Amino acid sequence: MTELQRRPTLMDVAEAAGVSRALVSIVMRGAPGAAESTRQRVLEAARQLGYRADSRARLLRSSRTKLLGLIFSTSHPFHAEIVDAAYAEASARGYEIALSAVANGRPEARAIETLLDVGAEALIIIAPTLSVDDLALHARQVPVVSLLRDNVGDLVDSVSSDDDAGIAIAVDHLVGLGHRRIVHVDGGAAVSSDRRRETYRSEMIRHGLQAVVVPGGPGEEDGMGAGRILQANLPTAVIAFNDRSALGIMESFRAAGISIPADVSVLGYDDSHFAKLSFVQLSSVSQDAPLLAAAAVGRAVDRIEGEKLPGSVVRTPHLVLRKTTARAPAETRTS
Amino acid sequence: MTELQRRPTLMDVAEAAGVSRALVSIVMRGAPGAAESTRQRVLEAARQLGYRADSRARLLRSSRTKLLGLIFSTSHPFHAEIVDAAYAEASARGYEIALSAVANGRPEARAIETLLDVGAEALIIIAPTLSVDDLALHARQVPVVSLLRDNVGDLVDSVSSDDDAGIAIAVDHLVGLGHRRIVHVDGGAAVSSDRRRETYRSEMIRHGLQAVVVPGGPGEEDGMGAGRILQANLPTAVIAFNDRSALGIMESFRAAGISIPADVSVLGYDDSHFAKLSFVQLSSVSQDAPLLAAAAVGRAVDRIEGEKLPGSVVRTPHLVLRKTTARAPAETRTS
DNA sequence: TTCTTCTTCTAGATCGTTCTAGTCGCACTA
DNA sequence: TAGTGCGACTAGAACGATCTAGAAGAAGAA
Repeated sequence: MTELQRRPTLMDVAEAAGVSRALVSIVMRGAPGAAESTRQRVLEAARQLGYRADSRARLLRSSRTKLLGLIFSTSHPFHAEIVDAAYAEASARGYEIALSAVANGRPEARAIETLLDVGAEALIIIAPTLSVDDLALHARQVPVVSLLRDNVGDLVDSVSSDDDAGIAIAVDHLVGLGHRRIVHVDGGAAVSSDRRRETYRSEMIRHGLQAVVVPGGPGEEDGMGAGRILQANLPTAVIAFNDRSALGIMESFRAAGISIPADVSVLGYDDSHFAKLSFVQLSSVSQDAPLLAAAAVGRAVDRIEGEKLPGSVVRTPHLVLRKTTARAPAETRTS
Repeated sequence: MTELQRRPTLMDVAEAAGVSRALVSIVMRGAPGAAESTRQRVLEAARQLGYRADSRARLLRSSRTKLLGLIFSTSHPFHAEIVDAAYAEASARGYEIALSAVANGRPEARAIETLLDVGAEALIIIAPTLSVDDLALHARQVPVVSLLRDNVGDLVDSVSSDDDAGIAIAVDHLVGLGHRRIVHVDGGAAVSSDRRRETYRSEMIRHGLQAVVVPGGPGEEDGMGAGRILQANLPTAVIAFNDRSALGIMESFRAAGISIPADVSVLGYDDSHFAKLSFVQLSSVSQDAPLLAAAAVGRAVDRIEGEKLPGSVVRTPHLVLRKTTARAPAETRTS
């Protein structure tokens, strides 16, 4: 009763429908070369038996799995949004997605191996931390697309958000609101941290303002720490590395009785789920996860199907204004 | 230069070493039956050619994938912690994990299909929403383990946290602190919502107290809404369905100038990443994700390897006390 | 009628492994 | 001397799909 029955094979379906294995294969792949009536009969038989193609056997013979490998990190909520969107786009393009996570004690290299083992035809890695050489090594075997990091060598494609533009928009916005003392809390060792920090610096200089960078990190606690440092010499605006950091900064301000945005404006980055909450309403630079994910999936599929295109796609982020940014306080503006 | 060369096969190694394919296979698997001298020769040949076994072919033949399918939801941060822990345990047991997400527009059934396609030998589903019948359908093909839901029929195993105990601990703790007006903000349509609500009711009755349930949901906004309702008639303690809901409740209190825990104690559920943040310090019922994950993985592996065990494992959660619960305010205690 | 052409279908090889059932020496026993 | 056991090795059949080459039959053209 509870016995697990052997999973049905092409042969089983063929017998049930009274045709050859080859024909069943044709029908299952949706390939041309089967009469409509037989096609229906085969499909019906397959349905009845609960037939599912064995992807290993298929791959072994044809080297096609229609599987895209996607690597994300469990510790990064923003990645979940990308995963979500990637599924939708992959499905639209006729591909499935195989997921693999970078987790505690599970490095990127391991995640990649797993995906190759299940037969992924391309790899999409969100914010890869591997070296350019290591990435290139894998790129020699399958197409590799880097998402959210663009400095990845010639062999791998990249789909990223224009960090320069994002930071520029952020600085412009705050300057436009009359802010002059704008500091940046950076992302420490996080992937695009360096790039954003440097752009912030040059943008500030471009506006004739003094750049001040406070060390931070990608997490809430990092922001919290930076917030405490900031209080000693409060600026009128701060651009956080990401939303999580912004949250920590805001909490530290709240604890100190500093009001946002009356005393200080705070701008996040990512426009994450969290920024949208009614009691947070964080103004943030949106990288538009769905668009990025779609672009990455599209690029991976194009590569698999042999299109040769320029290696990198860059999308311009945009500002989502909510309640944490406002005009600079009067006294500072006049100073 | 960049040309992809065909990867070497067993046959290539066999020729290079002057032995049969079968012997190479024996050596590569580390199986007994090869003389030490030949073993070295084969190993050397394999190394020279850069041979790597093709896992697809290997698995096709041996019908073992050593792959555990794990289904989680992108919208549930708590699941990420489980994924993390599951990787560790699977790896310790000699298995790999294939992940599949339930996302926007991607139902559970679809996630299951993908995993079966890549050859998962068992399915672990976090908080499955499928009907008992649908679950049983799949359980007939591969072992299925339900994580965080225990009412799943005879055919599927379940590993869950004892919600009754969790709520009982929560109520006991608050009663012990002198609270009498303890309300529960429920989880709406979320998986264990009904169970927790009913246990809350009976526990309150057991303590001779009046049960009050305010409708909520699994998200921050749900908690926010419930918090506003609570303010009309403030209890001295509230037990939230989960940490996210607790956060919303706390925010609504904070906005109304109600102080925690001086005016009201708040208890969360899940002991998530968020509860641990220094500026949140939410007291919470911990289901101990790592332990649950390990138990689920262990059960799945046992099933695959043929052990026949009772179908369900229940773990008792425990309370993690932080800063959001305290003795009931004096005036209420005396009333 | 005979020759093409097209559609529909099938047999059998094939992908790179593992597994089964041997074979071949060689040493040991009775 | 034959039998028996054992270690080292191999041939060839799986596994479950796809692919190639070609057969069978019908339809159309000459």
